[in-house]
Amino acid sequence: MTIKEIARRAGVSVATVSYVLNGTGSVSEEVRQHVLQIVKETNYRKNILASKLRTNSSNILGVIVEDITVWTSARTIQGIGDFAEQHNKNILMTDLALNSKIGKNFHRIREYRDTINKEIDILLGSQVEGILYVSMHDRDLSHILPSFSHPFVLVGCYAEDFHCVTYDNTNIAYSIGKHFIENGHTRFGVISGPSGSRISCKRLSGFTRALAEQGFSLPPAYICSGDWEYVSARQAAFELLALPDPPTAIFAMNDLMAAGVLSAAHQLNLKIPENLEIVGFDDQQLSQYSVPPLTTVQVPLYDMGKEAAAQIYVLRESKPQRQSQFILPCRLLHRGTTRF
Amino acid sequence: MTIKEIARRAGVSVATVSYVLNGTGSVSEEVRQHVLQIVKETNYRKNILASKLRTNSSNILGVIVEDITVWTSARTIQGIGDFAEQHNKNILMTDLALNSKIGKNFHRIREYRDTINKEIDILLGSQVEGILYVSMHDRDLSHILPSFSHPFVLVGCYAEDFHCVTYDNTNIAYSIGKHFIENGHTRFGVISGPSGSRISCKRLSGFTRALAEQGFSLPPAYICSGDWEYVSARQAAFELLALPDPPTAIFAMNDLMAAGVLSAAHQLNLKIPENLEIVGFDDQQLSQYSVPPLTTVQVPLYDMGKEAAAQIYVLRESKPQRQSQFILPCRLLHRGTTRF
DNA sequence: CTGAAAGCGCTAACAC
DNA sequence: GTGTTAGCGCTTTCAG
Repeated sequence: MTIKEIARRAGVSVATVSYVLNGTGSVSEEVRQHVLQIVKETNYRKNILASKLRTNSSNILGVIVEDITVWTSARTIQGIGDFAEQHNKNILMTDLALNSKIGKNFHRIREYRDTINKEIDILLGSQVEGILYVSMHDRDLSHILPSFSHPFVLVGCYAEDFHCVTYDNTNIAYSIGKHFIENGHTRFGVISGPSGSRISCKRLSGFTRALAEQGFSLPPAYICSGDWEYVSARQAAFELLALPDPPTAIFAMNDLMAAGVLSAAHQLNLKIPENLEIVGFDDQQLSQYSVPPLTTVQVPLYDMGKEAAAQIYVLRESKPQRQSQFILPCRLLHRGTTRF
Repeated sequence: MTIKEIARRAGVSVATVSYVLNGTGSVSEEVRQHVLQIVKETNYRKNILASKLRTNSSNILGVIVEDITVWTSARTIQGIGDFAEQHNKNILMTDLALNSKIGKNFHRIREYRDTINKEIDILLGSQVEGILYVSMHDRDLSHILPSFSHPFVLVGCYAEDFHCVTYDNTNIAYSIGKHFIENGHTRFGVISGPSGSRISCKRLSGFTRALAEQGFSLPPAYICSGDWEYVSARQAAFELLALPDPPTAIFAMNDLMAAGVLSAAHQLNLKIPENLEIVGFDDQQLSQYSVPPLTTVQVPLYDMGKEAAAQIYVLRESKPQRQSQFILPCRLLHRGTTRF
């Protein structure tokens, strides 16, 4: 069923049908109703492809997700989706499924440069109004991404000359340090991600700044690198707690590792939070169900998605010369592994 | 940059350019190279919209997700995505975000019937080749979905007259019952979802069938209904374990509830799995990190997504008169809360 | 092997 | 108010 056929049946021109369908032009109420009638009868649905081709406006937002099963992705996409719904955009999505391909070897993304380029080509060919790149891990993607002029925004990672929206690691880590100090601690432990990791550095710097401001230090022995997994942190916690002057407060840089610390503490018969305070990061599901529930950091994933989508359209309005970086604040969720 | 402009610059006709771009027709190698050269120079990218309009083949798969943040969605979508990648399809996705709107009041989907209809209209208008409906909970969606003739497949739920792919609740529950019996148990407990729940019924029937086959019964007192959440199951577990002849094996119908049982058991100083065996369902992240890790059921989400996408295209080939139901098998993951 | 031209379904001047 | 018509960018007969 096409507009032409509707026109024929209604005994009017295609223009008239188009007018009533889009509410443009002026059509007598009588004709309008008649056309609408036929449209309903025939169950006509306009071919959006044709319409888009003609008007040269796709209303499509392209989204490339590094891996949709990674815990950050879904909520971020929901933010993008809400923006889309509110602005009548559609989402053309493609999932690289990188997690199942390279796991935590984040640097191996290099091997997928061609794939990414191809996906971008397809999206651009589909006339998307911009592309959102939802990463699975905060890292520097310069030299991976092709340079091109269409609106493109990175979500949750960084690259030179690219616009991006991420969250504020440094300040929330600062808050955690400050919180520990307020709770009266003087010896602190940190279990970070792999030492090269971008977010580990940021979090470490914020945390140590808080300590330094109050005259505390964080000796190397009090900093362990985990691999973001439970087991590594459990091991690290045993080391930390075996120190001559063991820390009384540990910042584990994700919830899984915090759970590892919790497990070690239980085994050592430490009371949580009385003998040891623990703060995690991410607010993943397990943090609510650990015993006691983990004090942790909530990452503004939804807002990041929404903001990034919005950015696509400010980029379309006016192309800023410099790259913009939106860094959204996190929130510390006080639960059972800290006293206050 | 259009095909026309390329043709002009290359000094050939648009037809020729189209031929080389699509590998159709026959073009002399010389001309071919020349055109390719110009294409590369100008960074030309074909307008897929126009191409699709002309050929009347969109290669787009429409996906409606009830809520992308629900734990089943991401992996299911990844299955769909893999099918799409392998068959050169693109995914036009829309997230209803129902979980944030109606939570676990699954029946309230009625209020969103219009929304769903609208989304379907948009997808169909976008010339998708079929629509996948990824549900967040297995339930009967008859009377919610509009009837129409385009390929449409439900994933993870059911509706009269609709094609669907789900997973096999009954048989895996049967396996669980059988496993308990093999491990020597004679008194069994079940913590189900809300009593009206479709999956609860299926799982209960499979489980009791296994018991019945070996001459065991499941008295009403040994069946509690939870609300899929931790707290409810913890409470239920206390009741179950306070029975005069308490069960020595409990089947909790999701991991969160199994974790609740675990917590109750710990508090009662029961050794797991020696004094009590527990089986959960879902294989969610927390099931790996509970102490001990939960024996649970892995749901074939990825396969469901992939199969459903494939179904769309068999429906396009030949429209079967009857609705088809694909019921994929689950897998029991033996971990720490059962002995063998 | 190459090109002219029709037309996919729709929109939007422009004319009446 | 309504109709005619020229395309949007592409594919694909059909002629040569």
